[in-house]
Parts: sequence; structure tokens; C-alpha cells
Amino acid sequence: MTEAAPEGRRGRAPSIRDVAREAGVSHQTVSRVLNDHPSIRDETRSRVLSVMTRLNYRPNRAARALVTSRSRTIGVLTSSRSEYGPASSIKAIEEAALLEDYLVITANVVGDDEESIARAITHLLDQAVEGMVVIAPQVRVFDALAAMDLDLPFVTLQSTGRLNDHSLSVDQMMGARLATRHLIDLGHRGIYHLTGPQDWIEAEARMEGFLLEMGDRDVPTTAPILGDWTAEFGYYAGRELLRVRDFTAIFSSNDQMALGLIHAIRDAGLDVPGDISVVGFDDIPEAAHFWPPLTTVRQDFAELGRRAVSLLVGTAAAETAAGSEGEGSHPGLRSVTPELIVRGSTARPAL
Amino acid sequence: MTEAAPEGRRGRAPSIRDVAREAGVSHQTVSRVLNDHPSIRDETRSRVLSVMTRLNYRPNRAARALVTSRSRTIGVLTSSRSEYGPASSIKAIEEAALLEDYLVITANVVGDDEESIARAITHLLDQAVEGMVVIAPQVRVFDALAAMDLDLPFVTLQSTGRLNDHSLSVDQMMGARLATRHLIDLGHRGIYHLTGPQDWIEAEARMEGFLLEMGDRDVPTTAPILGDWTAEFGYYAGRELLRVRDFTAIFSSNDQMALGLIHAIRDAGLDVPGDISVVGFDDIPEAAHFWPPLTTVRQDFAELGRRAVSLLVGTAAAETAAGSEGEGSHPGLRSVTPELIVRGSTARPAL
DNA sequence: CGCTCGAATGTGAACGGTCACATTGGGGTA
DNA sequence: TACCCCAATGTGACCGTTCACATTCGAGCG
Repeated sequence: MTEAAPEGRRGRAPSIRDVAREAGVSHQTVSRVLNDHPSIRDETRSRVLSVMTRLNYRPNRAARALVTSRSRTIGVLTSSRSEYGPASSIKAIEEAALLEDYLVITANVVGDDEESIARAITHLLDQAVEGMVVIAPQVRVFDALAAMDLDLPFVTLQSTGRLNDHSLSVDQMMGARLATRHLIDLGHRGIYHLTGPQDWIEAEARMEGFLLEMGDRDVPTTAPILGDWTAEFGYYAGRELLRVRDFTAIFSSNDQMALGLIHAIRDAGLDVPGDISVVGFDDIPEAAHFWPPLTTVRQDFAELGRRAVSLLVGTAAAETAAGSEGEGSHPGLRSVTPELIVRGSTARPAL
Repeated sequence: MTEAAPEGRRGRAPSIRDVAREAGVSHQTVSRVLNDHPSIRDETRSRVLSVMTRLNYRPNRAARALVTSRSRTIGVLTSSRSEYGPASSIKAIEEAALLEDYLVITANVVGDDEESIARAITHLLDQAVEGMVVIAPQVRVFDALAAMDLDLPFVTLQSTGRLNDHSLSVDQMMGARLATRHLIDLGHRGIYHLTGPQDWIEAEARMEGFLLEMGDRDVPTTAPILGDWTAEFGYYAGRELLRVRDFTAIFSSNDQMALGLIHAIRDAGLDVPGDISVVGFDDIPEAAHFWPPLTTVRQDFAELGRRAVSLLVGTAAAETAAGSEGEGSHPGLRSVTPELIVRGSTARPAL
């Protein structure tokens, strides 16, 4: 009566056995074609392949994962996913992973408490990821990661003195030095630095670069101002700073805060760069059209993402193949050099 | 000799049967605990649960997907993934999906040719997604989707006259009308509109809103200028436009282009809003700190993402439960009202 | 000419869950 | 008291793939 189904099982997608039957071979032969095993006659292979396309066959990833216990999945752990930098890196990660036939899933750290960090990590673990890319570079995330002592390979896109087995980064310190050097070279001596949140590793690195460069050039250093990456904060920080005008330049840890700063400076009736020079960090696409166009440090987020994947996939492959080894491998791969982009927001200080 | 493994199988994660053995129940009972089946004695349940935590048991998603043939995965199809709007929506989608215990994977459409669109869709299909959210709202993507006539539920985050079964959107047309109305109310009559790429559905909707409002108010319309969403384009468009100064206001289809426009206007020695008023669209976080702060239309990207998930998960559930039904359901859910944010980039026209 | 070997293919058992269908053992009811 | 029912649990098959181990067959060789 109700045994309608014209062929195959009720709505189920065609399986390897359906293909096998149609092609007149065993299911194992089909499997071999899928994994291009060497000893398959060309004629057999093409016959199987043609049946596959005819039936619109798609290998079932779940079944494969089940038996191989490999998910071919990379997890990305991130906070601030919608910001330009992370978003660009994620995009690159996905594209690179796709080429290696890996799947990418991301988990957001919503708060910065232990629990939400753990929840995000757990989410990734539930998907049986084979490796992780950490873009949310709060120190706390690393602590959580360490505490769970899972033996997953992971890579962070931020430099960190502490965990340099895993780190891969734009040389933040160098970038900060470039920015600072530029200001000093222009003749500035009263220079403030607006940092990112203090538990962000990259914020720390930029601050360190700033302080080192100031020290090297014997410019008296000022206390860094702890920011939170937002334009909003930059604006208020600028207002505070301007109450005592003991500076002629500011190096902001990212472009958004620089934008806020410029806004505040202009609100105070002053000119950028006439009265005060501002340097940002990141080179977001809008930076070239700020008023004035922003001098900033460009980082190649996409490159970072691509390298993260190659490192991770490489590691995974190596681990499968042989015992663990080659920590210091990929020497040139680990650091990407940032670039100073000079635009209109910096000039020699007024006398 | 080599039968080392202290307990359990070689390195494999604990399975439902391991838990069962330890708890002295059958594997099926463990399964029932996992799916919280009603008829399980409290004592049994808690015993099983405690074994689970002790063994650090994690259900194997692949196995579950295999037998149920449900992946609990939502696919997001996107281009321009790193821009603020899409990125915000994606973030919200992920958070909402997580609550429903769904996994989110995204696929980027890299070019806009048929092939890369097909590749992205195929990628999602390979993961056996149960539904799709389309954020790359090029008309072409829909054509491709229609051409493959898969019976997946999908939702687009952009309004479209054509596919309104699936659409869910900020009322783009209304937003555009609000922006345009604001300019007209201020007294502007020479108003240009800078659109997004012509095959973007939302660009089209905004353009339509603009034209309708202009018509309603009997303001002579001008030919829209086809843009590409970038600040760069806004800049060059501004330069071109300024060669013939037959306007006093511009409504830009997004904030980035508005930024470029302002840059061009200022380069030409003119003032915003003194000489020319500019309105944007999106209200990206930086917009409040542009110089001048940008008048724009805010859309709630996150809300959109959340609703997309609830719609999709709802559909999936409904489809499983009963026959197809309720197309027009969720009446208020389908449209999110945008809001005009008036800041400093608009003013009455100079005489 | 019989034997070994390897290329090409087949067979059956996993993998870790869920599903459909038993199987128990009281408690309420006729 | 016999019966039925339901709550609580168990049993075995199955999902679609890969893995380990056959099997077949012709070529090369002593």
C-alpha cells in the first residue's frame, strides 16, 4: 500500500551502497574511489564517479567522522567577533580551511568571566574540534585553556611572551615602535599612549613597544591610559586628556579609539594634526577617509588567519603521522611584519 | 604484552556504553537520560549523570547525526562577512543558535560569479545543514538557490518583494524614507542618493524608499548613483558629484560611503553640514564619532539574527512535527523597524 | 608447470548513538 | 484474585562510512 518510494529508502540521501549497487561494485570499492585509493582501475573509478553524479551523491560527514573519529573541524575562539580585525581573520581562516577540506566553527566569549569562557570552549569541544585558533586574546582565556589541559593543538593570533609555542602574530611590539618612532621623528616629545584593555595580550605588547621606543630615544614616558577599544572611550579619554594640555601627540592602540580622540580634540576647538598628532593601529578600511585621514599601522589580519590554519592543519597531520616534534618549525611563518601607513593625522608639532 | 590501556578502548573517548557499564544500567537508559526521557527514576538518572561527569563524557555528535539524520546545524551564506552589519548578525545568530543547541557554520561567497556562489552553497550542503540564513543578499544568490531547488528552509535577512516567504528584514524601505523625509523636512530639494551595488536586494529597497518618499513630497528626483558600499567609492563619487554643484544633500546607502563622501566634500573646501548635508545608513559604532557625527538610520542587526534563528528552528521543528503550514505566521516577527538617528551631519540648506 | 606475489576487488565488523520492540514488576480495578 | 496497564528498563538492529582482513586472478619466475 504505502510502499511508495520509487527507489531507495524513504527520502534518505543515497549512500555509498546505493552507488555501489548502481555501479555493480562493492561498497568498499566506492569508498576507495572516494578516498582515491591507488589500486582502482580507471574504468571502475569513472563508472563509480558517474553514478555518483547521477545520483547526486554526497558523502555523509557524520558517518565518516564517527568511524575515523576525526572531525576535520577547526574551532575559533573569539570575543569581539564583529570587529574588523577578528572578522577579517576569521574570514581568512574559513577560506584557508575550506581548501584543506576542514570545517570552521566559532564560539564567542560573551563576557569575560570564567564561566562564559568555559562555556565557549566547551561548545567547541562538543563539536570535537581537532584544533583551535584563539582570537580572543584575553589572558584569562589562556588561563582557562591551560586549566582544562586538553591536548588539542591551538594557535593564538596574538603575540604573547608566555605561550610562545602557540603564538603566531603580527609583531605588535614592532608596530607600536614604528608608530612611536614616527611621532618622535617628527619632533614630538609629549606623547601619550591610549592602550586596549589591560588583559588583552596584544594591548600589552603594543604598550611595551611604545615604552621601549620611548626609552630608546630618551623621551620622557607618560602613564598609559587604559582604554577599551571603542571610539566612545577614545572620545571621553580625549576630553579628559585635554584638560591638561601637556602633550602634542597621541598613539592610540586602535583606529576606533583614534577616531574618538580626534572627535574630542576637534570638539575642543583644536586641530589635528595642527595642534595634536594622532596615530592609530590596524588600518581599518575607513581609516583612509577619516578627517584627517589617519596615520596608522597596518596589520595583515588575513595573512594571520591563513597561517594559523596551515600551522594547525600541519600540526594535526604531523601528530597523526609521527610522534610530536618540530616545535620551532616554520620559522618565518610565526610573525607577520606590520607596516606604518602615514596619512594626514600626523605632523611636526607646533612650536 | 601491549594490552596497556588502563580502562576503556585505546584512547577513544568514553561512550554511552562505558557510562552504562559504570552505572550498572543499559546503554539505552543512558541514552534516555541524555534526551531526558520522562520515565527514568530520579535515582537512576542522578547515578548516570554522576558517572557521566566522572568520566567526562561528551555525547558524540556525529553518531547522533548519523542515526537521526539531523545535523542540528544552520548554515549562513554570506559575502562581506567582515563588515559590521553582517558580522553583527552572524554573532547574534550564533548566540541564538547555541541556545537551541544548534551549530552554525558559515560559507563565504568570494566572487559574485555563479560558480563561487554554487561552491559556497555546496559547502553548506556538504555539512548537511538543516536550514540556511542568507546574508549575502545578491539577487544572484537567490537565483542560484532557486536553481538548485533544494527543499531546505531558508531565511534572508533582507527584504525582497520577490521572495517574501523567506524574507525577514529591517524595513529598508521605511528606513530610506525616514532618511529622505528628514532631508526634505529640513528644506532640501536637490538631493542625491548613493546606492549599494545594484544586485543587492537591500540596496534596491533603500533606493525604492528614497524614490517613493521623493515622489510623495513632490521633490524632483535625481538619478541614483550606483555605489559599492566602500568608503573609497564614496570618496570618488563625491568628487564627481561636486563638479556640478546642483544639490545640497546626499543620502548614502551606508555609513562607509557617507564617510567617503564627507571626505570628498571637505577636500573640496566645503563644509558638512554647512554646505551639504549627508545622511548614512546602518549606524555603525564609529558613526557617532565621524566629523561631523553622522546622521544615519540605525538597524538592529542582532535582532535580525535572533529572529532568523527562531524562524528557522521553528520551521524545522514544525516540519518535523506536522505537515507544512503557517506561511504567514509570526506576523510581527518578520520586520524590524529602523530608527533615524539625527546627529551633526545634517542641517537646513544654505540659502 | 606450479608457486608466489601483487593488483583489484569483496566481506563483515566496527564506530556511538537512537529507534522499535521486548521484558519486568508493581498498583489499580473488575 | 486474576487481569491489565504503565512506569522503568533492557535487547538488538540500524544509520553510512572506514578498517582489517579475505578472495580472485593473471603475470613472472624458478
